[in-house]
Amino acid sequence: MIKILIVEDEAAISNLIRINLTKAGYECSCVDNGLDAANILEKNVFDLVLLDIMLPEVDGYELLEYIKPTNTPVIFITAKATLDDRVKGLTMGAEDYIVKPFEIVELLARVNVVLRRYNKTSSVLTFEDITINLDNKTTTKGDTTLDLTPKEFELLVMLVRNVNITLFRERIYETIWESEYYGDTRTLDLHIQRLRKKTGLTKNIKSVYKIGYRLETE
Amino acid sequence: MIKILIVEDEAAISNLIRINLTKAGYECSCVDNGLDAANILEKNVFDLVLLDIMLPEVDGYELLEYIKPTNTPVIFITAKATLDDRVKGLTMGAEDYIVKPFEIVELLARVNVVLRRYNKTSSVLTFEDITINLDNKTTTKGDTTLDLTPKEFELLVMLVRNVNITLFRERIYETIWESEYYGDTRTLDLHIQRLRKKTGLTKNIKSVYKIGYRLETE
DNA sequence: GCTTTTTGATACAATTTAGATACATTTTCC
DNA sequence: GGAAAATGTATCTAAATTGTATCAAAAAGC
Repeated sequence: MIKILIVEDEAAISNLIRINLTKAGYECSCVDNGLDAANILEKNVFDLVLLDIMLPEVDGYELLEYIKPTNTPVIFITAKATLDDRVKGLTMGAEDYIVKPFEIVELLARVNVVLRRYNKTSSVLTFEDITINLDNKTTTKGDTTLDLTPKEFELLVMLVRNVNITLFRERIYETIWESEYYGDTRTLDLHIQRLRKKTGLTKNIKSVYKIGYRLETE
Repeated sequence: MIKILIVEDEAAISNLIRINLTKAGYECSCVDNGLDAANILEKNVFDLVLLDIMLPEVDGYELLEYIKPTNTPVIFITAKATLDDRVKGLTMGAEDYIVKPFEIVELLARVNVVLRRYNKTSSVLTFEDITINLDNKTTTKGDTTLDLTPKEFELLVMLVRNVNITLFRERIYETIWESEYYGDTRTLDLHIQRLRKKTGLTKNIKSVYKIGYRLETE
């Protein structure tokens, strides 16, 4: 899981960010001052730091110098908006710069961009003309939205993540249903059937006799 | 209406931007070279210029010098991604910097941020025939005013701001009610119900089984 | 080709979740 | 303080999802 450290002394903003990033599937830690930030950075590795510049005692610029050697990308969050501040932040090595007040969608966009730049994430899976968005649990084929149920969605994600790999029935069952598999039920087959129908992947989702299923490229 | 000039020589990118900005309610003009840009800027006033740096003949940096005296904000769009380029652009006075390939949502977010910074935005959201005025908290459908309660208004704003994105029940609850969500209450459902009735968006506000709700276009 | 085993298809039952309704509680505004 | 509006709760109904039973079709082994 992707870990993000939020260094922000205003609890309201810190919470807003944390809640939204958590919803988006990131693991968040929050601190409200530079010293705590330095301490937690000593002991933990983060994929990204969101850093307020105006902090009591140790400010963001100092902290950035401390983070730099760890190669962790940093996005500045700040009320300061002058050109000098922005250039200073970028020159010092911040990956991006967000000015308060900001929209949550913008924050998420920038977080995603930076993480992608660092190859930390891809919240979108694709298979041929099918696109699966893991963040908001939507699936599209071409430009129509597929109406998948939660179980079907999970099943499709598992297949796409293991494209061209045969998945054992037991493994599928135990992953999606989180319970042991006793081979006397048609439940999995039925879900495969429904998924084939909805996605149109009748041919691509191959059944492997006695073993399980495999999603195949053509 | 807010006018945006797109200076970009790759037609595909230019069209992509134009289509999405138009959809977002902006008026767009496109040119594919620096000279045309200079000419159209002579005769018209724009609220924002999206400027590709790599242009034939007159490049983006030169053009930026030309635009600067008009005080029109500029967002650079470029394939160049080095720190120096970014700092150069910002030092020269660009408001922001987008590196290709970019996500359309990110572009929109940055456009909005820059416009807001320049107070160009009329804080109005629209969805189909519904117009939401954030300043005086009024909502109209066609030319009739909708009588929404505060909660309903916030809910609608959240849905419209996240159109075509599935919002998790928990996230909605935590955003609008600012408290944690315990899944044993029908409160959110009830507000959705009332909103559907008042706005007539019965079909557009889709419930996503076990997940949450999504406002859909079409 | 025939039998056995496994998967696919169909119908339908059980379960879970969302919608509808009525009404209680809280807040707002005179 | 009290009426009106807004919000929340309880409860029931409807709908969507998930699972089971059954049988037909397909695959594998002989």
